[in-house]
Amino acid sequence: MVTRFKSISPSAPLSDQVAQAISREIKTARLTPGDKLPTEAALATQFGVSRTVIREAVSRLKSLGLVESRQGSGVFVKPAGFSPLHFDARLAVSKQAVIQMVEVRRALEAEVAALAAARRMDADVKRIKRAVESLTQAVKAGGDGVDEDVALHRAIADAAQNQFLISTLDYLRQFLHGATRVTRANEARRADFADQVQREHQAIIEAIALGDAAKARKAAARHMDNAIKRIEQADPAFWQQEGVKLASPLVSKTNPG
Amino acid sequence: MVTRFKSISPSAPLSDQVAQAISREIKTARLTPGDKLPTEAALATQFGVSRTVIREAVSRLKSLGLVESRQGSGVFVKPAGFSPLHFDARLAVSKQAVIQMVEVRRALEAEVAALAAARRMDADVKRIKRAVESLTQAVKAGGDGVDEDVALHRAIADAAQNQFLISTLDYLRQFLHGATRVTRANEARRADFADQVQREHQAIIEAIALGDAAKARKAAARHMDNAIKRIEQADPAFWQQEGVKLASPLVSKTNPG
DNA sequence: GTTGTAAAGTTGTAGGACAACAAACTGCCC
DNA sequence: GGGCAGTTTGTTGTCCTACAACTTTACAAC
Repeated sequence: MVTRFKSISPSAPLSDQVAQAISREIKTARLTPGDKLPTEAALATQFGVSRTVIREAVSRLKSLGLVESRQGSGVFVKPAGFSPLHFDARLAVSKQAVIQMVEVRRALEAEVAALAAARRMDADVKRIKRAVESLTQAVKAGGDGVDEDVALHRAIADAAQNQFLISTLDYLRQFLHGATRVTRANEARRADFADQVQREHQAIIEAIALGDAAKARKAAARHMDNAIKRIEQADPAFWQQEGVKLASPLVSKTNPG
Repeated sequence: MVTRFKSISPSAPLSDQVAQAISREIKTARLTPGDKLPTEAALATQFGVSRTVIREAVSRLKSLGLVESRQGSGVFVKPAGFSPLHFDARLAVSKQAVIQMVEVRRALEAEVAALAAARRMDADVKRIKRAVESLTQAVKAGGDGVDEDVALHRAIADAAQNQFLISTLDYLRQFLHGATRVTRANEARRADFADQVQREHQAIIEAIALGDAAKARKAAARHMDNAIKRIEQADPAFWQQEGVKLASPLVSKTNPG
């Protein structure tokens, strides 16, 4: 089967345009797994560019896992593997988006705390308490304690013995890091905030140490609920205006409660 | 600064080797964001390959977002953006790993159900009930109902109005799809299983319709707990042996309870 | 029909040439 | 000395040709 490609648009690196054109053919299923792409020479003619450009474009598709080339044979479309999870990085400075991400984190942290309480070993409890210690120290020393806060939650996650929970939380943290810094800066100015955070942490690790999964789950969920409140009261200067970027259902529908 | 590269190993596409060598320099922080790579000519000399190979390698690094090239100036290392979340696809057929993923899903489905109960509109409830309807129909018609099951949970997620919860669950579903098919095949042979699943679904959507977040959360969590049990009783032929692939803490530590 | 060999086709690599663009350098003027 | 225009040099982008390495097809011999 001979595939016709849309002609490319002007003024941008040619290899980019070609790569995009071919990848469009694949994503729209006009080229399906197993299909053989036209030869490099044929593609060069169709697009009106040199073979060099075609080869660079194909090289990109290879690194994206879309195609596979076999010397002497041709370039073939690979079966689509699992696509990775990736949020738009710009949403990391959107208040609304960050709060939604914390909702995800609330779910995961609650689960993590419950599993940690059920599965923790003595060594885990020790590590967690050490993490609390260094967080306290860091705050006392005037630091923002962001890194120590991360380390604490990471220590709890480790005790839960679930690599997927750990890596999903790690992934979320990339986006929440900025917001965390802002909220902790707030806490530094508000002693009552700092105390509250410390009490929340304490409640979580006590429940874990006791092995009380239900209590740990609740304590972690409450910690995240309060995190949302603290984000809402954080420095407005941090947040970029957004709204446009979020999916329409978020703004077109209203909460019935 | 002139960077020295490790010499490449034999017998594999040269561009792959070069790309890997350079990417290693970046990942090990021997090349840091903002650094300029040696010129293509210099790289060609260092690696002992032609400029064509270098260009293809650089092209791949560009598509991976590791570097950026400016015509007339050079190729520069880009600041590392947020790295996407991606589980090893091979784990999708590891029983142990799948159960851990369902633990993640339990957390998210519970949150989704709770938020759906709190935020659902009439239209959402209508859509969810339609989804249940077609699931029932599909099962009655002798189908496995996998697609309809996915559609149902997706409809509930939509009502929760949180795009991140939705896409994270969608991501997990890629890995759980195989396991779901197997467990539903089981249910087809065991009428009591099928009834139980239906009752679980019913409990969730009733709570959502009532707007009872706590009850919805519990019902969804129970649904996932039972899903884990059903997976454990699923056809052993489906599962590949693994163990090696999982992170060591998972096997080196034992559950204290 | 099967097998071995040749031919044609395709990707991988090499190398050279020039265009497009960016940065550095030079010489001039003030 | 300090800016400024023009020039030169350096670098990536694209094109071209040629050949090596490999695969598939075609075909002849048996």
